Amino acid sequence: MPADRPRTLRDVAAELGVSAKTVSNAFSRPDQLSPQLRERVLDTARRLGYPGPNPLAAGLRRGRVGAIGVAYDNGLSYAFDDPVALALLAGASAVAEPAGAGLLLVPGSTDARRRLAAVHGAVVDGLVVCSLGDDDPLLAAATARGLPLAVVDQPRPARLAELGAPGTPWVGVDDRAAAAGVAEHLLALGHRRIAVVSFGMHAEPIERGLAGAGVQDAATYAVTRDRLAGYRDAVERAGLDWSAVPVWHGEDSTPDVGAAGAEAVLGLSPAPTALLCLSDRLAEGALAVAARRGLRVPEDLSVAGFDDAAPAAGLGLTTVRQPVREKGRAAAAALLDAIAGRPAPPPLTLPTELVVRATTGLPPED
Amino acid sequence: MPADRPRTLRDVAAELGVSAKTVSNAFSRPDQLSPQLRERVLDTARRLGYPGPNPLAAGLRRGRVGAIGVAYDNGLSYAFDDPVALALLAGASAVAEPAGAGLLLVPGSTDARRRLAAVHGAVVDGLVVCSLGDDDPLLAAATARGLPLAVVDQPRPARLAELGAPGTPWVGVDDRAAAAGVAEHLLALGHRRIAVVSFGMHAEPIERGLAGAGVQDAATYAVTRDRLAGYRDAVERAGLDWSAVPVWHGEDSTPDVGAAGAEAVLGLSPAPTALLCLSDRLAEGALAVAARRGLRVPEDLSVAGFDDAAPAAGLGLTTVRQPVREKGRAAAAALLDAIAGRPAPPPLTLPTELVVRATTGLPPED
DNA sequence: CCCCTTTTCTTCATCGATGAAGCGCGCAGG
DNA sequence: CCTGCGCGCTTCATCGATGAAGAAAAGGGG
Repeated sequence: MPADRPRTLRDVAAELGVSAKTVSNAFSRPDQLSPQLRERVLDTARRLGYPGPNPLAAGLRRGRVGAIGVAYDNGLSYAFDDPVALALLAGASAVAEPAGAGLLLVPGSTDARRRLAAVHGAVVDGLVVCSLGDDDPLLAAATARGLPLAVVDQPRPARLAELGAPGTPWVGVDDRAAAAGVAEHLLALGHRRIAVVSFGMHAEPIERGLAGAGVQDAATYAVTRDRLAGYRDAVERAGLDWSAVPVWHGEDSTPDVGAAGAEAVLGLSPAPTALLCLSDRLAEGALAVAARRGLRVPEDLSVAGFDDAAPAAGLGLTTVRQPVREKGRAAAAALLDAIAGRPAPPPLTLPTELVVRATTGLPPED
Repeated sequence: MPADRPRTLRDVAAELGVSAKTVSNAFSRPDQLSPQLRERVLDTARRLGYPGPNPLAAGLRRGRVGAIGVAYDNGLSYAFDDPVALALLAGASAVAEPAGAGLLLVPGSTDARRRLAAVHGAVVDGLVVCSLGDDDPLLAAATARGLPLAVVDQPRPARLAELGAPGTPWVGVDDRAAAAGVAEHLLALGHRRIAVVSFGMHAEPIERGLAGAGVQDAATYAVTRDRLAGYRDAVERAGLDWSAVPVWHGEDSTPDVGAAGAEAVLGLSPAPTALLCLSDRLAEGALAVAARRGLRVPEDLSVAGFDDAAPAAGLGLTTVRQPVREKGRAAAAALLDAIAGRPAPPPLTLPTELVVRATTGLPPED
């Protein structure tokens, strides 16, 4: 038994005495040769154990590999724990799959060099990038390769233009208006002592804690910045002083961070009667802290989230619904359009909706 | 402004008057040239906007692309709705990511030709294949390409050997013993009228309904076959007649199918006092039907699942815990080993555990 | 019967990089 | 002063396929 190396086009061609191009055509362009010869070619291929054209080589020549990538700000491991990230992936795959395109999850890393290397090395026809900070070099890495891109959430279109990628398809929501909506809901209920629990403001994590207005405005995560600005809009429209509102921020959007934030702001005096959390997962942690402290929700403490992702309904959480799955779908669709050379759609802002459930109510009287 | 085509190694080489290989080395093998020249090369590359070696071309030459694929029996869209499939992906990504490898989700399709084309065209160094039927041509397609493989759950190692892929890394659990365990639990509680709600037995879906022993044994999904066999083991050990146990089967592992199955078997007379569901998601549907029919669980009806996936704990479901995430991790790790030329580990059978919660209890007296 | 169009297959160059081997040069050792 | 070795860089072939263009055979119209 000869130690066969993998077969190539040429092996099949040689065996049959036809040209390599003909074998190629038999697989890729059936209209270019007679059905009989095609059958003979395919038979011979089967007999020799030739599995069809090597996708890598074909991809190199054609300039297409039939896959799109998804690069996420945080790593994959984090993404698989985050219902929002998963919904996004689900949406993207719902578009990619029927198009016959694979979905490559680009590995992340805390090491910036490795993150970039992963983007440089991703064998894809285009990239959906999600939730990058305004100055994330990952975007530059992707554009340098000349890869078609679609951006979800952030950077915002304006920032994309500054970065030299104007016209890049973008999908997101109006975070500022949506955030103002939840805040108004709490203010309308009568809450006057509100605190905010936020996830990260910068890709380079700065220490957890309270953030003043200057820090908030300088956040390189546009989503964070805008949601905070939305809260602020509502607070100031209610005639209150934003600088009196404690804004605590941690790193990621996880229950643990939310719990730490809730502990911190509930320890202030006077204690807040309502918590605005920048995500449902943060709110999840906040609710856990409330329970631990024996605070009844919403009688003693109101809690609101953002996203309306998986756990929100189960927790009865008041939150803002944003169509995350649809974001993934739209981004992937725009990317496939770009790859196919169809014109890029304009930035797409999807609607949000305030969902009032059981975790918000009147403030306690005292 | 010239309409630049993307830069290549040669452009940089020409600009600097060095050989292409030297530029290549500057990026890929820094030890092969002097630090000064390397700096000059990288500078020139930056200046010309050369983003580094094209991963496709490098991959072709090197025979590596730095990504592994995951091919799932059902499509991606389905996978993203299934907590079990997601846990598997999460496990795989937890291994791939630190190794710097991308994870390509291979698109599925109901059309067999397109499914195969996707496997033929996947630009990866190896493939994790999950839950394939014993005769799924996808496996042959993968082996024909000479791709390293790792198999999760099914086909079983014995079948892999028959298919000409002996020694392929395999990860799974002892479904038969685990299933026998849940069944014994119900029997020990005193249940004598048990019914089974199963997902598909064959990739080619055959009509929903009750399946006799012959059909059960002929199931091409080894997981289905073995779990049923496990139930049977327990039933017969209890001295009961397996042929008297109604076994209903639908297509997928979804709550809808579970609900349909529950409706069907609860409509039989005498009605069963306990339902053995082949997955938690089927059980989820069964519980919904019980609620709809006004049956108290577990007083009027006991329900058991399989997997201990996401919704199980929340539902208080009695089930079998299997370490799905760990399956994904182990499979990906074995695959990366194979790609790196390290010896393949032997088939790995992970432990399972019966988790008794609130949905199983004594049968009603009547 | 000739010319022109199709069909069918071939030739050639190329996609963008990297492994293997080679060559010149400076330096250490005898 | 010659040999030998390692460093630094180059040359050459190749990875496995496909686009563009061309040539031979087949069909069709006048």
